[in-house]
Amino acid sequence: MVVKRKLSCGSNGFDFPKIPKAPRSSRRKVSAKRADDDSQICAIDLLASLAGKLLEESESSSTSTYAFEGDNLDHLGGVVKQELEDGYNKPCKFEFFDQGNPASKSTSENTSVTCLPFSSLENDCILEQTPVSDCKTACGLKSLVGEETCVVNEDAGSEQGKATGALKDPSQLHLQSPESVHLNGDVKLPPCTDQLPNDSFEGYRNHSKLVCRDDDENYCKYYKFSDKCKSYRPPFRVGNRRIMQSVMTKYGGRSISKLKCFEDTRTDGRLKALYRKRKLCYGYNPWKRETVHKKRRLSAKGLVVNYDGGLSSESVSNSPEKGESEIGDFSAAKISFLSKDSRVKFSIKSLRIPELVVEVPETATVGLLKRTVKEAVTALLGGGISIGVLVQGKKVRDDNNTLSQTGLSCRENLGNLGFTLEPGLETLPVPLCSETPVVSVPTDSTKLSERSAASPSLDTRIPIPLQDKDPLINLGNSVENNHELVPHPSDISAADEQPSSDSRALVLVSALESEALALFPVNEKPKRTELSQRRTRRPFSVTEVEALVRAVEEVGTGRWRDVKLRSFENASHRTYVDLKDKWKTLVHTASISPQQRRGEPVPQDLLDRVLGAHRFWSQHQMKQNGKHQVATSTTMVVESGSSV
DNA sequence: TTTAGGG
DNA sequence: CCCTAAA
Repeated sequence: MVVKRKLSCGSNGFDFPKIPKAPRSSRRKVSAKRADDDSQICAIDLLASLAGKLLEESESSSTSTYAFEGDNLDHLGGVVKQELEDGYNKPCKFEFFDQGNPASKSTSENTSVTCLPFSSLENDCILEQTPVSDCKTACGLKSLVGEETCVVNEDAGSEQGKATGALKDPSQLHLQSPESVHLNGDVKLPPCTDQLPNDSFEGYRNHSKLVCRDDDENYCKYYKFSDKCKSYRPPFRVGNRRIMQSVMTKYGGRSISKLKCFEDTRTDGRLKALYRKRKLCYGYNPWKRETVHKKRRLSAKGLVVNYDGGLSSESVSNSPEKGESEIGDFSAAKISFLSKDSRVKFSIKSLRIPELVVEVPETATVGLLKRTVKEAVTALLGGGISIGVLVQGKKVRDDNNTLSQTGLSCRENLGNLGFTLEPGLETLPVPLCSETPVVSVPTDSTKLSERSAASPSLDTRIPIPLQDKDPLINLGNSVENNHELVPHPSDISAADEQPSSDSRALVLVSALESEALALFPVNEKPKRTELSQRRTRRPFSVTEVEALVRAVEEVGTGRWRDVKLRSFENASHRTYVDLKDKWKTLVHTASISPQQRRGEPVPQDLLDRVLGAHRFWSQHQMKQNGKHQVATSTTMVVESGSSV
């Protein structure tokens, strides 16, 4: 006789298991990788090898000074000088200095790239501090100003070790901009759309994605170029603090689960797929904060380019912890402020730009990889970056004030000056750096699913006028509310007959379509960037606990779907996983001393019931397991007996 | 999808 | 609260 567990099946329900599942511990967790993981790994390997080839190439090339290895970045530095003479439409002078890493195989060549300034911006210099493997990469700036604007002069004449000024290593990459080169300085930056040469995407259209990642490894900023992709938006986000990084380094420390974000699953169920990506990519767990930070530190290694040679005796480091996070940590790393006469000379060191991750098909050539990287850089920089100015940690909004009015006329303000890189206004109509919360964002969590991948930047375009009905929601918490955009499943089901709900969904989808088909402007809100990736924390109320306890008493542990349906069917924000988790914590809470408990106190009688139910159902489960064991062994005996 | 369990 | 293996 074989006692079999009755399978729960059927499309419209399930049968309560007569015998509970085996304990979790007996469910062996298999470490075997799945097929897609393998393929991801293959892709990684391929990319790594590609990058490796690039590295070799760059190292052996006479025009190469920089390696892609992150560890080699530390010695790289860059200085942007800008003379603020007439201010506007002045060419920016970009100077890249290799700081002379002793380990560097620098060949001491000079490379000059000339570019025109970001004429549409005021006092703006953007330094691309990409570790360039060759001059072509550096010319990612090229597309910013037009095809012919970028003049590359390479002369590899200098000798290694020869000092140039304060520099130990003469290897330099100069970017100057003689106006004679092109269009005498009133060249506008290309708008964020359509500024890229279309043919530059040829060859990897339809199977190439750009991924913009920030410090929290939020990979969800994935973009696919497809034929439908008419408007190409830069993968830009305020919160990025990284500089450009090589593909190889990028993939190096990436976990598989994160890499899954590269999957393009948007072919169907757009919202769901996006949410999937959110789940995969946006995880931020305060309980894992330490881990996350460790990871961040690790991955940040070699990414931050510091320049500590001194053209200026005064430099200031704006750490993101000091007020920049409000605007986005996408900021100038070091700024020097030199005062000379009535003029002000800024020496901006190491403006950081967001890190980009590029993905190319396995069949990609090295050249394609290079091009892809270049396009990523171009897209980023060409996407309407604007500059914010911080004085004493506060953003200066009035562009019409003079520097001295702003308080920048004296050297003593040096330490209070900062710059930030921000998306251009044409990209993000709603100011990202608003100090006041955006109130147009719906906060009604009871009507909207939290499992939305809607990005805040999307929110800025889709103000959904819903009322906040949930007192638990913090009005000021605009970021977290951004995840509340998708109608709750129950609403969706009801939406079949309800045009209003329907249209609401349509708005979201169409917006997602227009946005996500091209580059999804990466979500960014100035505040609480990290926490925003999680669902809103909603502590269980005593009432909820009571309902949970009652439900568990009735149906037992291990049937959380039943518990959900029984007592939390209308609580859309409580999933059965939530209930299970809450029960777990309740059991724990009940078994510790009251002094160790935190949060809203749960009445002791409830906790007693928790323990009681827990004990009861545990025994119940053990009994069932026991029966199961007996049955199994009996079966085996019978079988073995019969087989003899 | 649901459950179980680890983080 | 998140993630994910396993069922």
